[in-house]
Amino acid sequence: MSKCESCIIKEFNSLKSLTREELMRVSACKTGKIYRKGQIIFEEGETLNGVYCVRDGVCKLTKLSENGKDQVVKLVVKGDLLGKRSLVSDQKTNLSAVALNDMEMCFIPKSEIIDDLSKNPKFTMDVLREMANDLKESDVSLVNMAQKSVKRRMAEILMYSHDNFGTDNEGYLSIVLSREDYASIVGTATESAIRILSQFKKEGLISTTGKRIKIDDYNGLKWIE
Amino acid sequence: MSKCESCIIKEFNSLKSLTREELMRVSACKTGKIYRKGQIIFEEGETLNGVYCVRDGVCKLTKLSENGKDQVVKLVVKGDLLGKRSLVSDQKTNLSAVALNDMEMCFIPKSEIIDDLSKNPKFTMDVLREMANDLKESDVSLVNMAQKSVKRRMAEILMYSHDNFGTDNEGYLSIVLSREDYASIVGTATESAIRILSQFKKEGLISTTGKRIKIDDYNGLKWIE
DNA sequence: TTTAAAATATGATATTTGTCATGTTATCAT
DNA sequence: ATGATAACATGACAAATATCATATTTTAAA
Repeated sequence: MSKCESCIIKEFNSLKSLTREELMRVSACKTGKIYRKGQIIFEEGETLNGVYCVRDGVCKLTKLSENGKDQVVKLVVKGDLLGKRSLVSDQKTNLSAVALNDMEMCFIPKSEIIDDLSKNPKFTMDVLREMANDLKESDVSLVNMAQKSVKRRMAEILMYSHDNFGTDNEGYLSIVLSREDYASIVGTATESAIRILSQFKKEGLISTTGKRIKIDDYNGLKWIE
Repeated sequence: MSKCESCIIKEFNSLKSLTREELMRVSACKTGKIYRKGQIIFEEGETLNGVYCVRDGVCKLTKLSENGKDQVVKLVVKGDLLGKRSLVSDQKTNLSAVALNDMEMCFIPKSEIIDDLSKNPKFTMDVLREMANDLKESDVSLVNMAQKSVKRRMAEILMYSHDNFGTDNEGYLSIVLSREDYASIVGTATESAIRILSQFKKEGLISTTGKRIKIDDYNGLKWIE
């Protein structure tokens, strides 16, 4: 397994602010973890005792609503640090994490990194900045959820997926989600999600093969409201 | 003006983790500010160069949606620290803050407190914890917005207002909001907010005098869905 | 106090979204 | 390859919410 000191992934998150010595110590105690598509990484109510550094793949963070439906709160991607909150609080996690495709992660025990948080100000500030940014993104999501139509939100997640995860060699979105996942991201009923995708298809905005989706008219999606 | 060292308000936020010396320095450079109901504290896009410690009153944090409507993202109350993100990043603020009633705040310049953030680990961890908590609350809001009905959200804000800000001597909610504010918190059209409040009135859940609202059947509100 | 403006209220109607039912297609383990 | 199962699709309808129009009431300025 690659060593943290020489790992490129850490450049995308706050681990980059650890010193070489700190990184070597972290490297010695980290464990590599593989999760298959659909596998549960952790569940709401569990106690996390460390953070995951995402080397590859994508997972969804969901929260169970009172009506029994899961709502996707955030997508966690390559380079992200998953479970930051466990470093700061001893509370149980309020979210579940499920792999959306095969994932490769490094798990760093809290005990090994918690001291760095209070002793390395550069690292702390970096974690703070990341959290501040999460908060900002969260504000945007809230406003989108409150003010935009389901159709608009669906168009946006398609474009988001295209922009952030790209397409395979046939032009289909690399991340393949079930209609139920789309519904749970957009915050609507599964049937509504299906209907909207069907409509997009009829309008020539997208085409599908099985559950794979190809964006045919990116610009058209931009104008959906 | 009261001194930070002996101010009780700071116990409710991370300023409590500053040392006595740090607090005395902060105290010396802070400025007291009064905002009247409706007054703008800062606007989306501005650069904040400090944090506000809320001594009294309530303000709304709003974000302008693409459709031109303001969405309330969070209510900031007595004891809260407003503008924490400005400490961490130099970016412009993504939210506007408007006083919902008369407010009394202390403004602490960023320059005076930024060093403490990297030198006093207890303080830093406390700020981190607060942000982690904000993030958690934000998740809850998102799920509520995505999965609950407008009526349910309205019932919840009424109960929230009752629980957190209490009532005047006649039993009316202390915080008096316009129907437009309610709409903007709940994420709906003003007419819809008005209609729902009218319906609550007909059902005997609340009664109103002008814009003042009294909760008559708190338990009934709990069961709204 | 009077009056104009703003906020609240409500009806009529359109649109969006959810729910239930049912059929079709894809997927996966045997 | 082939059933069983889950995912997808779509119709019919109901419910929730938005929009536009227009009163009515409240508020605040002159």
